[in-house]
Amino acid sequence: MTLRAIKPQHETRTRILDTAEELFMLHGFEGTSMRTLTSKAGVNLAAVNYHFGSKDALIEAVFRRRLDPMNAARIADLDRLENAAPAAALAPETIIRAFLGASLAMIEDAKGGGRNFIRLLGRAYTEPSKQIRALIGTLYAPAMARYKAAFERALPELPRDEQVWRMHFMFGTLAYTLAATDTVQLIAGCKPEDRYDAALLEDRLAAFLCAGLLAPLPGRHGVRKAA
Amino acid sequence: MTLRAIKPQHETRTRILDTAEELFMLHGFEGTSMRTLTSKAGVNLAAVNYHFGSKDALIEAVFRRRLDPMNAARIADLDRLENAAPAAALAPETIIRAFLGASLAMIEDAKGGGRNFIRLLGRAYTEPSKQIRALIGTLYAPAMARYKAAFERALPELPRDEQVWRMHFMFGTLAYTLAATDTVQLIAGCKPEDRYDAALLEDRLAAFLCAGLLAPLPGRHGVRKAA
DNA sequence: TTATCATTCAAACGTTCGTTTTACTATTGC
DNA sequence: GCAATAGTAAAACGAACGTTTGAATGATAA
Repeated sequence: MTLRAIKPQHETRTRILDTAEELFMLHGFEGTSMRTLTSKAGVNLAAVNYHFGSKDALIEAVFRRRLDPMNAARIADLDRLENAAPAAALAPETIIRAFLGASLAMIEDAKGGGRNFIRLLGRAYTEPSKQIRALIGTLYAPAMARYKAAFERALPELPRDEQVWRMHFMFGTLAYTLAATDTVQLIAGCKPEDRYDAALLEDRLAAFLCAGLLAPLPGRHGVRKAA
Repeated sequence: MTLRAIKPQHETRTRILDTAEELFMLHGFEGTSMRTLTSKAGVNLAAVNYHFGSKDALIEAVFRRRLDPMNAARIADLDRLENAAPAAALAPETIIRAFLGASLAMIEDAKGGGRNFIRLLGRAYTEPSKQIRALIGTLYAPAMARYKAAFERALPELPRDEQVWRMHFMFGTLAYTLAATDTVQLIAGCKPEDRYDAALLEDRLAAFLCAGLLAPLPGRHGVRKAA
């Protein structure tokens, strides 16, 4: 039997990834030193470079570990929905909820680190580092193309450039909501217990985004009705 | 005549602030070293500590220089609009446009550095550093309270916690749009020449946000009509 | 002119950074 | 048992960091 390493297969790797996820969220990439990270993870300082090669490669690994399955799930969800009712276009709200679901499922996973990651991710979209933004863009590209096509089918009458902008807006709302929840408190007054209720947040986001996506076309200094 | 220093009053200070604005946007706060900053600004390495005290104090000065007048203008805009028609509540779209206007006016100021700043600002909301987030929160607080009150008057039937969430969403959309425009390109296809057209962007954002703010109240797994 | 003040300058301070090196340990395959 | 391999350990590497120092500079006011 070649069942190798029942216990500690890549245990050090995993511990580094988990700790990195948490510290990157708390202090940023440059604000997290390898010494802090490795000592908190309970591994040797050289372990990161041994297992990942460099700090940058570790950052990439942190994103890939979660993002690849997450976007694969997004595409699978869309496939499932479209196969359930071929020929007919999906309702915009259905598409939006499918997209939101993959992200929001994670914020309820506080123990497993999913919540940490999702906030880290929300911040990554506006990272100064070009490598990180490029990585995020690459990892999102396939799912993004699928959702863009789904929206095109659902909203054939919406001009393409307008659709692109509205997807941009929707993505921004989600990113900011994920990143800023319980960090920035520009608007006080929301009940803290509601913040991590994924289903409630999905309903709120879906209502807001759905209305925005379907808004009348903008006209200079006022809205003009869609055709 | 005590007209002191006609030419170079605080010229070094200004050059530092301008350069910091640009480099902080390009490489982040921790990614911008004092050596890079001062050499690009053409001032001595010690000048930052002499004029500002520390790097952190410089960061704060960068935000204060633009944010204080910007939010003062926001409040003045709201005052002007409300005084023009007392007793009657403002239309939601009017409030939204007043809020957007102050930010979007800056993205057309590419030469003066306003565009740089506005993107830097968009990223600051999700900064890891607590000091920076606290600073942003403090500088925004007065304007935020004013706009919250205006929305309460404009939408008396909207539940308070729902209003808070929707303001949160709206703020996120703006922040992300400002920060990510021409950086992250998750959705390709928008005409580059449209990106810095403030009036066009204001129309697009206003249409999207207005619809979102006025959306039917969310119900579990579907929208339920507002009362 | 001289004294005063704000500012600039080059150099150095001590610390921390990401990474590398070298030796050591334990497990696997034969 | 014995080589080979994968992983861990402590220590050091050079570079870059934010900040401080003390002298030089130049304008202003008496």
